[in-house]
Amino acid sequence: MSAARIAVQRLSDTIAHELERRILDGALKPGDRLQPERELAAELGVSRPSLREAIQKLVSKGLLHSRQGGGTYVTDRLEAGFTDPWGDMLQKHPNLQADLLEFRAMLESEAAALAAKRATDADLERIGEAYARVEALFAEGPSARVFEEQVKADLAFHQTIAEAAHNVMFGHLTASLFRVTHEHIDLNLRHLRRLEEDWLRLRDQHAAIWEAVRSRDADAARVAVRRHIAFVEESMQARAQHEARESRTQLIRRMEKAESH
Amino acid sequence: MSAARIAVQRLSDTIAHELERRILDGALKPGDRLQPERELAAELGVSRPSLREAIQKLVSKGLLHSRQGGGTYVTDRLEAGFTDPWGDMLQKHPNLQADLLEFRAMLESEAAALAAKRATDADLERIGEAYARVEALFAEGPSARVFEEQVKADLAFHQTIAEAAHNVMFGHLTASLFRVTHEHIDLNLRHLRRLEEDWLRLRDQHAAIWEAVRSRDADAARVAVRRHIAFVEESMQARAQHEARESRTQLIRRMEKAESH
DNA sequence: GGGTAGTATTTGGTCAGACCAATGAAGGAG
DNA sequence: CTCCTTCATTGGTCTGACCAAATACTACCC
Repeated sequence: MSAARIAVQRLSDTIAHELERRILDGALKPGDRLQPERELAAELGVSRPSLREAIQKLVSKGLLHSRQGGGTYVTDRLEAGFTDPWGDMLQKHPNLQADLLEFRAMLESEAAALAAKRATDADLERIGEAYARVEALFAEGPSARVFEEQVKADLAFHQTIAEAAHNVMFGHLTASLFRVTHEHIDLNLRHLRRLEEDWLRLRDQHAAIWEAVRSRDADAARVAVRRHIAFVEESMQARAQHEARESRTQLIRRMEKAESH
Repeated sequence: MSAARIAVQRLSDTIAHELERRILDGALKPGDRLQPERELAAELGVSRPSLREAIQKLVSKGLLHSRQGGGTYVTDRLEAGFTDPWGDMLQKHPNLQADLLEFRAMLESEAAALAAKRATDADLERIGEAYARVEALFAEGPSARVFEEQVKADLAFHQTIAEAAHNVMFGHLTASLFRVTHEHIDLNLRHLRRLEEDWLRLRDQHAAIWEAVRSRDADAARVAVRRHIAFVEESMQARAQHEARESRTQLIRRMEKAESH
């Protein structure tokens, strides 16, 4: 079935590999500008389309970026890490974000309910500590200085609750969803920074969740989390309206144009 | 300042975005074959090189793969990112099965509830067909002759409902869990084969689920699925008692055998 | 009639050359 | 000297062609 899978390699893959090698070897340093496409294609002995396919692969990986008329450059912050497929899919497809939030609403509310039932004293202590950290950081208000820490503390709080559900599925799924959603939550919290009122509501919601779990009230925990995520969803929709619509219009125009032929 | 940063979007990015959308929307399902490049390019009103750049981006992301002369296909392990880590752990640690069932109870009951609310007429038709297939096969009773088909039909029924929830998370997760659990469900159904009474109950449960979804009763659907899975869990525990000794015996034999070398 | 080898078609892979559009530096006007 | 125009540079896109692998089809042979 998958016997001859290794066989041929696409030329664009070979080129992309070669460019990656040059970057990793230091021949191309972050911030450096690549040779013009025509020139580089000639040097590698390949056609420009093939070279371009390779470049686009690396662009989508985040290793290169190019400006029309300007040139192609090696990304200057390589340490930013790889962008995983799900990650940027989330940024570009708003309906996926909605799906994910809906899923999280179910996952985390149920996890909180289970945690309320099953948490050991040690679990409650951990959750309490996580909550205290969140509360302490959020008490400083929308401050850019501690923003990154606020996000981390927020995630850690939810994660700790999920782990107290004592079901590995909940723990692992929550963790992997957080990994995917991280920068996304980041954006959202950043958006909330300026709105003092929303900020206070967030703190109330955290407090309600913690209180419900601590008093072992499963139903209250479920409701509190659902309310929290509903609020997040609401604020996200508000932000979405602000953001300009994707220029998918461009594609539509082309499709119409194609149809008119 | 940050206004002109976004500037224009590369055409290949727009195309890649459109293809991703089709995949997420379900217009292109995992395993599906894309139209030929020339044809697709014409439909989108773009040139083949531009389309190719987009395809190569998605290939490098692992969303597509293409074989020269064969065609371009949507990768069928979209959800691998979530499943991979604990995929084989589940097989090694059977005690995690309880966790998985608990998770499935939540996932599928919620999916059924959403499906009851959101299913289109086409969805209901698909679910109805899936149910009819299940019912027809189960009507033959515990017969080894059609056993494998019964398992498949059963899974397809649940999967169809999950997809009718119109949330990619539910669809993908359900599919990936089924893949992990397949041989497990297989074992369980096989165990139920002999017990005529249990077999009838299974049919009743399927009927209840289908009826709840068809009548768009979200709460009833949720309850029906939870009851179904609770029943499965119950029967699994019964089976576990039977097989625990047996497998332990086999393991001990192996250990003795190994020691004797 | 059925299976098989050989051919034809489909389809992704690659190439060449051209034109467009954004960029940015050189050169001219004030 | 500053600002604006101009134009070569360079990425972005298109057309059309040919190659190679996979597949579909046909005709031949048993």
